[in-house]
Amino acid sequence: MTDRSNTDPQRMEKIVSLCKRRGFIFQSAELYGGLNGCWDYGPLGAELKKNLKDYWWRKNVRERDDIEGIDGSILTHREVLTASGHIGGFSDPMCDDLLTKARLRADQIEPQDGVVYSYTGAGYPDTEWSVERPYSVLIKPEENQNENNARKIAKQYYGQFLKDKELSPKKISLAGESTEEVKGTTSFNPATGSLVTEPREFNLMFKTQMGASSSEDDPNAVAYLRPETAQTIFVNFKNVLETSRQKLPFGVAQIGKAFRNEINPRNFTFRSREFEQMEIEYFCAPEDGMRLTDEWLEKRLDFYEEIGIPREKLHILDVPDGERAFYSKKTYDIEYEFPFGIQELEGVAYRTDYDLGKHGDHSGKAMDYFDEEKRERFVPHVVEPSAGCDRTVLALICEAYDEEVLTDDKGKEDSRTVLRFTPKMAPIKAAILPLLKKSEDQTRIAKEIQKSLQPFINVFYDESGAVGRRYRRQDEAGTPFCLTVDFDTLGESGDELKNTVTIRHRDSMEQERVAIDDLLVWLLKKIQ
RNA sequence: GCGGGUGUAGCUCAGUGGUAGAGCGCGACCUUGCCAAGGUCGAUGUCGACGGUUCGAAUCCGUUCACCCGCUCCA
Repeated sequence: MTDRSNTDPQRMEKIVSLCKRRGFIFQSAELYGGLNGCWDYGPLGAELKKNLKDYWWRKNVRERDDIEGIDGSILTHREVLTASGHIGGFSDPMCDDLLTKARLRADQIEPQDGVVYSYTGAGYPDTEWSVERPYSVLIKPEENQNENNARKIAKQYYGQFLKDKELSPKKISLAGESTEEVKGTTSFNPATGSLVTEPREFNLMFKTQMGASSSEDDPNAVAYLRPETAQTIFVNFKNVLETSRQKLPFGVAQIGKAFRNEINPRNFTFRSREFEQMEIEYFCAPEDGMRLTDEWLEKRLDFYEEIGIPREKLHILDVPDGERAFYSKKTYDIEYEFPFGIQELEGVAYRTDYDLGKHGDHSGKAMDYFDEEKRERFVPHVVEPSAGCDRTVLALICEAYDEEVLTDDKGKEDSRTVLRFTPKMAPIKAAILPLLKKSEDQTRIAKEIQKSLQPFINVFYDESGAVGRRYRRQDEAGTPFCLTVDFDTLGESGDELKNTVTIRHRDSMEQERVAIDDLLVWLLKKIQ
């Protein structure tokens, strides 16, 4: 599936359904009809997400001497976002063509000259119907357009309001026609000549008021929910540098929530209004930026491989000139083949010294770094691997989802739904099952095993129904191992098998025997 | 934001103006010596929400919320 438009909505629907059925992901405030673009993680989803975050933190913070972690506040000072350019520069003015409803970037409409034909409303002969609503059309005489074009378009526009579909818009009578010559107008869609709506600002940041008694119109009380975790890192650059005694190159990592008022949340949790990021800002000397960007790309690809997302399902988009943010010299998007299309999981961007430079200028506090060896002073450059945590969780689920057709001894077909998580990501590492519930010895031993493993890994005890059914239930939860306490465990087949259990493997459904005393080490090895 | 579709049990869905349904799942008990669907019993729910029409609305109308698809957008 390398075609971007290749999608599988049915597969996605099954995944969404499984997520709810098994308690991975629920819609937020479902009880009250749902909250647009917000999702809640259930018991299994919370474990899965935590495993991902823990592993990311372990690989990028704990196991590296050159990266420090922080956990910044979500509420953000407005000056931080003024300096970063989020307030002011980045909200796009949008307007809609009143006739075709096409959405246009207001700042991208070329100024046009021509004659504006304006109307105050319209009516329909021999009926009660009429509408009073101003509307205009731009006519360009040099394109051989005339008043007939204007009237035709206006009739189509007013025709939208006709309730009776039998009536032809062509017979509409226009009211109050007037004309005016204009130069350099941007109020009309160049493609149709139709009037567009007034430009509206789409500011995608969540605004709030600081202080319990602050007045709603007090500009000094305005704060924002951060639209990205990155800015918290930039504004703490000096603090971390001084307290950690790091030297360039070094990075600051953070996992945390960010908020964007997405115009159109879509594709399950993929585009949410509240989401979690896993970001590193890796500070370096200017001459190392390009090389480190490539190195980080490789490291991040390795990471995805380790959590069970194969390299061949990932696509690297080398974002071309003109499509990158203006301050970025190089950006790679790491994309995954979701069932709804190829979509971005992570961006690895070389942001130059833009961010620290901006905060230096805006705050008036120097952000430069003195390299003692080279006796040089400069503003550090930064490489940013910025991963979407919820998107990666979704990718893990999509990648793990599998339906398998099994044929039993009698040739009867049967299908099995399995989430093939890699063991270190699996929400439940092992299920502990007494073969028979009515065997008191089996349930007692199984519960003892549960108690002994619980402090170290997430395990699940289940004694209900036939063991085969319990195995299948764990397959849908993605549990890689089932530990079954049986009659051999009790010593019925002799001392050799006494105090051992059956370990049933999720993917192959094969079994092996392991001594109870060895279980913890056996499992820890498998889940790293 | 526009256009199209959908919304009934945990899940998948039937029910088109007259007492709220099925399969699976779930819980209890029985059965079960290693791969789901054996037996008995049981709970499922403001039919997305609000308003209207009607003697009567899951069903018709309006509004709204949410999800899906296509545009659009995504610093």
